[in-house]
Amino acid sequence: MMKVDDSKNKLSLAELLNTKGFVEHVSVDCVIFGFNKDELKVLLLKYHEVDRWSVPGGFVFKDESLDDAAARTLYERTHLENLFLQQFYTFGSVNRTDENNPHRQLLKSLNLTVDPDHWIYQRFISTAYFALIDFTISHTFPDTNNEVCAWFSVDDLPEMAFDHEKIVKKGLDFLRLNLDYNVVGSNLLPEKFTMKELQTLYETILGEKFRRNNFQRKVLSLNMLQRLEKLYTGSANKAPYLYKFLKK
Amino acid sequence: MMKVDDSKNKLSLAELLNTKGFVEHVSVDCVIFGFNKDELKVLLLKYHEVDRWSVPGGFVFKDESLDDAAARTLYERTHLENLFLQQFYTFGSVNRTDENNPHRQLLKSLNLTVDPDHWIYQRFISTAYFALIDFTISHTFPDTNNEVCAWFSVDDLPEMAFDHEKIVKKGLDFLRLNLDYNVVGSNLLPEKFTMKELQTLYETILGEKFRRNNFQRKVLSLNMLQRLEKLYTGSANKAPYLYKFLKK
DNA sequence: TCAAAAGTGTTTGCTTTACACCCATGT
DNA sequence: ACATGGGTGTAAAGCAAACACTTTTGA
Repeated sequence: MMKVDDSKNKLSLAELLNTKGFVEHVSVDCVIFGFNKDELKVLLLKYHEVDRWSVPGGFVFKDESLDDAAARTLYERTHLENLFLQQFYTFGSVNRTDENNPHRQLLKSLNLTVDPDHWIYQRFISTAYFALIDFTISHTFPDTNNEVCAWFSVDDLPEMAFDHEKIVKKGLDFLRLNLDYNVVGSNLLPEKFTMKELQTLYETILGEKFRRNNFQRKVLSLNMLQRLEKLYTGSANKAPYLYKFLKK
Repeated sequence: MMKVDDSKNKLSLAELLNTKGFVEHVSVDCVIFGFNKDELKVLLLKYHEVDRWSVPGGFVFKDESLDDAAARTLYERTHLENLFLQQFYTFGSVNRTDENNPHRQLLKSLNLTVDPDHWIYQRFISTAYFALIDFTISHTFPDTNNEVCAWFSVDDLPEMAFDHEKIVKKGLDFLRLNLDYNVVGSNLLPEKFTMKELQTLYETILGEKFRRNNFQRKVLSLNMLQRLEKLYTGSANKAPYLYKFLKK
């Protein structure tokens, strides 16, 4: 978990860009996966003045670690906090910011002026993080005049800025390879959940089906779950047990 | 494999630092593991004027990708090329370059002058790569007056600059988790090798022992090896087969 | 009493591990 | 002949997949 320090928010973006508050040529991006029912989605943002969608991210303060910058920029743009953010790759090709770069358009529409050869118009490298959350929990996305937040199916991404489509796809690959109980147990499910919910979660993320009984045996053998009371839903079938993750 | 483009070498370091040839605040580092007999080593460099050892690395040109910068800086400092370099983590804490920073000492001894608040004295982030080679192949390390190259056991590292000990340790963790036939088959063994050599390689890197026959069955079942002629060593025992990796 | 969905047990088959034996080679 | 190390076969153990049956619940 990362603590968000937003003491820097008092400075405007223009001030920050012009007073060298940021580390030049460096950014962070966060791929936030949302899970609900049987769908895996990704959280994207779009500036109203710009055609293309981005993953939440931003620049890094000179006295701020990459990890902290990821947590902070995510919070500023989505109000999500205390997520289990994990670094997965740093994108550093030369031309990754050349195509579909919304910066000029954005700064112009904000009436911000920076030097025409300011580094934000040039090449910069970006370290990418990912996290998983349950997207049915009602998040109050910040109400700014600049941008809008929305969930997209990972199978049906819109036109995206920069190389952000590549970032999302690589994040998804990484997630599938590194899906473990730390990730799943962190933000994805409510505190109490049924075995079927856990199974659907795995099936959705990994894109494959498991057998009910074998899945249960496997997951219980890891001794990471505690069985709780039964859940009576009112439906005409046996009530399933609820479980919760044990702290290790 | 990465192609090395050293057209930039004509500019001196001082010129590069002062003419903004580099991307500010960004560097790359390469953890080169060497394998021989039953030892896993790591290649380190030391400037003569500086007490502490570093992994080979350097700064990134403005028109150069991170991957290319890793290959280039490695080549410049060790003359190693065509290695299978793989990115594994980006180190971005605020104070990682504060401690044991050899830059002032180094530039002074080189009689290079840069602005006292030049970014190389400040914080910078570093993307780390690793590769594996057979360190018995005689490498002609470049003969510079500035630095010396040497192999160190991963279990017995010397005093290191910056956070490079942490980088080596994380690289080793990553290597052990991601040891596959692409890595092993790339630079580690001679073209023809015995099953025992391959087994020793795995045992050395992973730090555990396997049974001769079971290891052989497992590795042959992957259909990645081609059996060649026998190797007569002159010793009083059955001659082992040689193998080579199949191109996939 | 029935359908739906969850819980639990058992059988089967495969992969990994362990043990055993045989073969080639130079002294 | 014999010691040394490599090649190969087989039994035992462990794990995962598939299948079958029982239990609970509300209509």
